[in-house]
Amino acid sequence: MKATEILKSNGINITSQRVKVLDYLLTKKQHLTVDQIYASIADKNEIISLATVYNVISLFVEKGILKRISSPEDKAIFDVTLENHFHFYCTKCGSISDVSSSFFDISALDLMGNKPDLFFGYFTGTCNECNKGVKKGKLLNLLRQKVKIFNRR
Amino acid sequence: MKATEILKSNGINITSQRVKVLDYLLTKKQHLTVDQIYASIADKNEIISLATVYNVISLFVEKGILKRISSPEDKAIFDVTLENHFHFYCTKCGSISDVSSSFFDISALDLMGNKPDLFFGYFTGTCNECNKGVKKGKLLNLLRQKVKIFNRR
DNA sequence: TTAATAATTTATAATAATTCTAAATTTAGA
DNA sequence: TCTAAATTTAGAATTATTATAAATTATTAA
Repeated sequence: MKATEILKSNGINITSQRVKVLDYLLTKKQHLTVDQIYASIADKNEIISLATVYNVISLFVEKGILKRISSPEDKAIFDVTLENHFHFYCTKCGSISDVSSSFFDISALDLMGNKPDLFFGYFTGTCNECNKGVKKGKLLNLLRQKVKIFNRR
Repeated sequence: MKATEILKSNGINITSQRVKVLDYLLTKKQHLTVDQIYASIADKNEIISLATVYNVISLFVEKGILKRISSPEDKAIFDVTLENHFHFYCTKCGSISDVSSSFFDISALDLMGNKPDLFFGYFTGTCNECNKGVKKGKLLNLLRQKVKIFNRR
């Protein structure tokens, strides 16, 4: 589904800024911070204000297009709400990976009379890659860092 | 167990500030923000710096005495690590309640090869009290607010 | 179409949580 | 006690986010 259609079907007026942000979100889908979104759009020489990114994002969260999730760091991170899933933060390599929600059904839980509908959070531990002995996750992460630094030049 | 014993057994040098913070934590146990801790100690005319509260808390987290948990707001909140439990944030009344961890055993989960050891996060939904029809939770919360405002005078 | 109105964007200022810094104080070990 | 290391501290700096108010853009009514 295209950005404009998604906006319309959620009763959101179309503006170029909203389309730009949503376009970017749809290609990346998850684990995005506000300045990642801002920087990526600004990098393409597209004019957008940081304040607008904040505005658009909180509008999207309000309308249910985005979900604000907790992160091990202090910044807020956002996911496009495609399907319910959990996050796994590896304490060895620092990678964030997804875990399918099929591992347990939240809505079926009855937590001492409380009826849960959503879950915000993440698991920590050692990831798949690190458990294999070779810390692939760490290597990948280092590589990503280097690419990032290189791109800044 | 007394504060000084806990500090010793965790290999932490004893200082009056660390004891003050831990004493307070042991009476309250959970859902504490840094400024709550700071304000409570300062209220008793005990001299302590905000920077020290930050220092002490991050030391405690490092040593495993405290756990940093996610909260629906932006501030970091902390729990004394007595036993593993989950948090439930009610979207109707705004109350935070505890949910026993006996509902599922994290360490037994194998999340796509990732080995979880900890879980940071919370569930949202409607709480026990609100589900009973009478929004006891909301009433309680309003009451707490009023007490808080009264205490500020 | 035009005038008026509402919605949106924007730069900048303000706020709030947290971290940093470097000096002062306290504590621990010889 | 003396010295070195650890800790505390006030205040500055940083960072993410929100607020403000003016400027721009879009929408509606005449």
